[in-house]
Amino acid sequence: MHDTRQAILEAARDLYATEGVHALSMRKLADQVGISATAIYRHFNDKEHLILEVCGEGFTLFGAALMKGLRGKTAMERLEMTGEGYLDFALEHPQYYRVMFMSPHPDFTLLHQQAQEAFSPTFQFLIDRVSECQRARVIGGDNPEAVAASIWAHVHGAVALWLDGHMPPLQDPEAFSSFFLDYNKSYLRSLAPSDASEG
Amino acid sequence: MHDTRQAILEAARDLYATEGVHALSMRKLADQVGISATAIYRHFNDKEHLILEVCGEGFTLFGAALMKGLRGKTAMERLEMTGEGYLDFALEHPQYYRVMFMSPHPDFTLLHQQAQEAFSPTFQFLIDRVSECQRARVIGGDNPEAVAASIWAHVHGAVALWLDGHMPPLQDPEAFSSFFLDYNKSYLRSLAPSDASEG
DNA sequence: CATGCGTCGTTAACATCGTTAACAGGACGG
DNA sequence: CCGTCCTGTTAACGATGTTAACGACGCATG
Repeated sequence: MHDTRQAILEAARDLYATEGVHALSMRKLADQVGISATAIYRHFNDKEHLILEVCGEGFTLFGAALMKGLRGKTAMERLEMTGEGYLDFALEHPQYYRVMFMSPHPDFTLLHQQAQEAFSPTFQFLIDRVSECQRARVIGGDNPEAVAASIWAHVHGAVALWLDGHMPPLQDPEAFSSFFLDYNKSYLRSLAPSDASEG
Repeated sequence: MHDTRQAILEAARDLYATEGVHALSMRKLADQVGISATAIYRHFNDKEHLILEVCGEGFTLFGAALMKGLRGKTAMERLEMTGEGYLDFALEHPQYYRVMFMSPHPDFTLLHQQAQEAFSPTFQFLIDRVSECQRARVIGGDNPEAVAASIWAHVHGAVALWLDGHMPPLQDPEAFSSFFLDYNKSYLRSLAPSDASEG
């Protein structure tokens, strides 16, 4: 049924994942598919809607990557491994990461809006891992959402800076990877309950 | 001498600080100044070089904002207040913050490159604050640069997410501000030396 | 069978963008 | 006075996203 539509989506995904959003022009995309540029508008409202749909896959991948967290045995291990999944996704799909979480700004408001919605179940997953740790008394605080937000900000900062080349000493992915893992782990440890009220 | 050149720069700075980079088109800019679009090229090589020059001011402001850190009495206070200065800058000059640290990507490689250079003395300032704290034994580790990088990633993450509207519960600047201050402070505390070797 | 309609493609065209080329005036030094 | 630099102009190119107008095909209904 939607044969060319699928072709467009795949070509878009490829162009996009390899070159980035900036390289995704309607005309180039059309050339690659073998149709005229305006034909794309028979299948998608906008460039934005097209990207939106491509990003749907990105969010699926992202959610799946975070599910790595479920392989941990203790609550803390699961939280830590969720962070590792986050890193995996960022390293394997940097282009997706960019548009999903480093979107230029009020261009693509729709994308931005849907990014939040699409992200919300995944963020809920993080909240669950946090409250699980809180129940196990390995993480303090009583507001899992706020803690989750701070964890996200923490990991996002490192990834975003690195992807933009703002961390010169950590050039190759391996160097950054080992930095990140420690950076993540030690932050989670720092969130341990402060009061020694267990006596 | 360079009268119109200054006018262009000021108009660019205004357009830019209010609307963002995306709103800064050569033609709009020229209209605002009252000259033709191509006249700009008599004064600037490129759009990139123009933005570059505008950003110079951004980096000056940024450096100045971080100097707030010097008002602290203890080493730790100075480090904390450096973070507050960082927040101040991000809240007062979000557009500058965007191009300086959230630049889309390999468009504007020059800008990106100079961003790193322009940032390096400021980053050095952060390193100094960290090693100061390490000498005072309020922060652990022996590599101030790595610690500084992690602190930067930490604060940048929160700012970047908030500026992109990815922190829905923290809408107004005040809410984010109070979140950030605590977020910053508690992270710095978590960097305290781990060994309780003080007796 | 024919009529009509919705789907999918086409080409032309428009507005906007950054940028270059070719040209014009005015200041200024020889 | 002449040439040269500086600063501005208009025309134009190529690329962008997008719309309008048109044509072919399939397919159901009269």
